[in-house]
Amino acid sequence: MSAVEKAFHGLRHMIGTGRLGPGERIPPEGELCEELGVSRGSLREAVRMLAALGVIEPRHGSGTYVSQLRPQDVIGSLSLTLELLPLSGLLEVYEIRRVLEAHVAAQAAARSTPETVDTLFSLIEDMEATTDPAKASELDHRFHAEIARVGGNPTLATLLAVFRARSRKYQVFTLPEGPELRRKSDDDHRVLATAIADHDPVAAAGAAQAHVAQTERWLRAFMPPVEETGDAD
Amino acid sequence: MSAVEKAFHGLRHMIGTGRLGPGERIPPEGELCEELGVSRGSLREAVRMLAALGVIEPRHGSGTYVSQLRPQDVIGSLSLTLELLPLSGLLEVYEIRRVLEAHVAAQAAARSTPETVDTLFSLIEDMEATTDPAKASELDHRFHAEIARVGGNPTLATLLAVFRARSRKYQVFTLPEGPELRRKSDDDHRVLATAIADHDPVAAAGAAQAHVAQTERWLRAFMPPVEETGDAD
DNA sequence: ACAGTGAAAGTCATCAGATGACTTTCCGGG
DNA sequence: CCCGGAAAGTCATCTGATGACTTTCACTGT
Repeated sequence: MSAVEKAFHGLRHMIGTGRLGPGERIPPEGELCEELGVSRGSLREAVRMLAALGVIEPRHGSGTYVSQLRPQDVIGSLSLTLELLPLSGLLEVYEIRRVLEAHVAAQAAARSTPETVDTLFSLIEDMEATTDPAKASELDHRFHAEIARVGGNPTLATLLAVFRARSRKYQVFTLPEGPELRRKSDDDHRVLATAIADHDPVAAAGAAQAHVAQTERWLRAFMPPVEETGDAD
Repeated sequence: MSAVEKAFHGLRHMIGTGRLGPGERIPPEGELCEELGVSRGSLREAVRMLAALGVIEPRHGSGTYVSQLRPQDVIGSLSLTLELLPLSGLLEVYEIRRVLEAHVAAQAAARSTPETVDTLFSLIEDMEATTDPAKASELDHRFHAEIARVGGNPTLATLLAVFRARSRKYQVFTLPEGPELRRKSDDDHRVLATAIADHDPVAAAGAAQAHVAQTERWLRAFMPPVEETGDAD
């Protein structure tokens, strides 16, 4: 086993067996090097690997800390790489997203409160009022995120947020057909929000599924290149 | 921006913009250091991060290559970390798994062939015949993997395989209640396989969902500690 | 002409040492 | 009691050197 692997598995083992718990600070580099029998360089490479995977978090000058080890911590690491996938692979992701969006919509319909419904319709009105594609995309994200939040499963909400972030890179609303797509999307949102307000899980699931499927068809039809954005980072 | 971040984003950008395509070999460390303006150590840390995320693959003595960038390549990276999650977080993952297993079961029911059905029932018979918990767990995995394969979405199949691998660490079949659980599980499998053989997606989805929910209840009830296994690696 | 062999080049893997940057702690002065 | 600054602790980065592994290619013997 290589030195980096030795350090990687050693660290993972310490966390997996509970010797290092969530939020805890791990020993300084020097001690770990001695204990694991590798040089500082190799240890640091292993630390970076676990950091990329959302398991630990180095803080300059302070130390390196184990994350909270919630599912969303490790699932969030996918957002670093999902945007590298070619469109062909993305369509498989869409099938997953369609199923899960339908599920959270149904859950949200069963659990929604008047406050939730107000928030959703408020977001819809803002969405319909704006002409800026970037702002519309942002509001669209918040609309679906709110539904996922009400769905009650933070892990699932995070997973869907990662999927949506990848989709947004394609900026379908900036196409020539954008305004028409926007209008149809807004209609979908009203149907979905209404179903949630009515506590109708079946209707909500159907509306969510249809909405995602529609987006998927647009992507498949237009296949626009991914936009160069400087956001995040 | 730190040196490692600069190298990480630089490399990711090269891949994202297509300058480095799937399967291609990236320039040697020396060239990349000069181009990105960082030292070899920092570059290597960035390379390890992308490698942990399934985006690139260093080969000692040969070079570092971009992966195929299929969704399963990056989703597979979750298997390195999902087993670190505490049981509390795992239950949220189960809700996702339940929904997705139901979906692939329905898809499999719609698309199954006689060969598929033969394979499934053959696996069931092997499962019922063995008394070794480890082998039963292995066959259980292959049974569900076959259904996911027939479902037709490799990305989804990979995601479910990762979830299942995490669950298997708990080794519910080795509990005192193991034999009884095994029997119930076998019954579930027969119901599911029969629904798939009958091309009945609704029945298949229901059976899959019930099966996962059952497993979830067992875990919730017994909460056994995670087993120390030396497999993989 | 061909197959096998071995050297050489190319590349990643690892280690060691030194320096810088940042955070936290703690002590002394006001 | 508050506050400022020094000091210790820790991660971040660079440089240089050596080792290990793979690939390529020229050479040799048949």
